[in-house]
Amino acid sequence: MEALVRRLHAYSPARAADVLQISTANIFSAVEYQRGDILIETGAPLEHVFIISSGWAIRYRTLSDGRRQIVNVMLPGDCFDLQALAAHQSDHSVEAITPLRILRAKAAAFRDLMHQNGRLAAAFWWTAIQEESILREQIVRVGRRSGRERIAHLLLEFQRRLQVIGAIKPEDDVVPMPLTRDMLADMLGLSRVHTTRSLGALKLIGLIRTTANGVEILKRHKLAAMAQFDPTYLHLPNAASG
Amino acid sequence: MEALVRRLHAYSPARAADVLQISTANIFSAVEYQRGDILIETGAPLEHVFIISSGWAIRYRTLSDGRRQIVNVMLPGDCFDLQALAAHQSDHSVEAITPLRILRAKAAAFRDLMHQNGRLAAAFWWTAIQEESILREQIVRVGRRSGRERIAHLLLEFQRRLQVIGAIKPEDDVVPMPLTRDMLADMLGLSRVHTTRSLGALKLIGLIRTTANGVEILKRHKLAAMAQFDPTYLHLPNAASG
DNA sequence: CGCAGCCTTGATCGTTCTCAACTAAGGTGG
DNA sequence: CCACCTTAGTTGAGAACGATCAAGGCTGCG
Repeated sequence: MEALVRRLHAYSPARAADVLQISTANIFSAVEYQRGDILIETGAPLEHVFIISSGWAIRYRTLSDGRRQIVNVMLPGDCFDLQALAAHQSDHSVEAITPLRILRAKAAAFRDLMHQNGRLAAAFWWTAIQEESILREQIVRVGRRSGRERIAHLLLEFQRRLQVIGAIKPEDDVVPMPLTRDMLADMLGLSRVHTTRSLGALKLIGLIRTTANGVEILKRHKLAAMAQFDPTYLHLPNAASG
Repeated sequence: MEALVRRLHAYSPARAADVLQISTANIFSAVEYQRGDILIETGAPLEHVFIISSGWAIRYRTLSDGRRQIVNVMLPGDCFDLQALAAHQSDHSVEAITPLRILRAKAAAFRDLMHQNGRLAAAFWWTAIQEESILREQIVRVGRRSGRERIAHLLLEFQRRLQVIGAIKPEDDVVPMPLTRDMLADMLGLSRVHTTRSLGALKLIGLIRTTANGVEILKRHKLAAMAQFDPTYLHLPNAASG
């Protein structure tokens, strides 16, 4: 909840205040998952709406021959599946990739709450808009960028999103990276081998450095330039730009 | 409007009925565009919400070195940019690729209408959900499918979406194709040359045939099998399956 | 007739994939 | 404490897919 409030605060302090009312609504219950747990299975009925309190999760789709595409990565403060309000069946799976703490509400109860409180609905509408915008940028990333550009671009996105929720400091250039090479590859539409090599290439030209459980961005501006990273799509305040 | 009503009717007759009330709300005005007209420019303020009456449009993002990625194709009955309700600046462009007739409303007026009518809001919420689902499938298509699979998959998506709005009959296997090879390439994350060749390969194995202004699907089931086309993501009634 | 826009084809180049072997780290049981 | 196993990451070599460059064809239109 704290992460979501920070996210909304960056966008609009008024909306952050509204969303705090959720705490008193009593429709959310806390649930915990371990790394590797499946929260939602493809084809399963959609019954709940989730807010991530802490930890990372991935949303992905698997083809019948084993190919997998991770559609997006969900960080603390992210909400899903607001689709449960309209769709009845999940068309993808969600998996915890770190220990995960979430808040969960029945879709019907959440829908009622939105109906009662227009300002709250607007706040969640904004989160859906931002998520969709991130999805669009993922399409551009996978469709029109090279392997190295994809990695650089994704790293910079993670950095911004983590900054906004206060998970890392604005001047901190170390981005936590709980995704394995396989996950990173499935996120970026590459093979594991090529992902390793593209990462290696970025290291070789001195733009990044990998640490035990993260990636350090050494030359933020050069990295942003080579990846043509334009953070407009995140719809964050300009303060976080540059 | 008729196309949108048909779309909603396929999903939920009740919602289709609700959306008809928009006609009486007097907040929409009709606007026409020619092929090539830009409806929304990247970076421009978002002031309107649109519903396509007839014609096709594309939403795309251009990188500074000229690479372009079409994020999605919008058909009659599709709504955009509902983001205008929350975001203030467009992060992509929208262009008419055929003569286009649309209904346009000021974002503020549309927002008021949604507040007044919860059932109407639910109907548009569903359209946003479906659009997001199509975006996710586009990520899978571009990230994890081969050139031929991408074309086959996109064709089958178009066919379904056009069937739902009554633009083509359920048993009709000729899909109109106003996208040029360049547009198709930018949609699928391929080069124009490779798009031509992948199309040629599908023709060669007898799965499709190109006509003057469309593509005829000759073996729907084989095409669906090779592209692993699973229409669940379109959230349409099962009647349209198979 | 000549131009413009779109499509196609050929040839070559390069990025990315696949297959395969090997290394490193962590966990477990004897 | 060590042998063994599993999981994740790396590296090499060769093949395949798709990009790029370049030329030519088709069609509609002024």
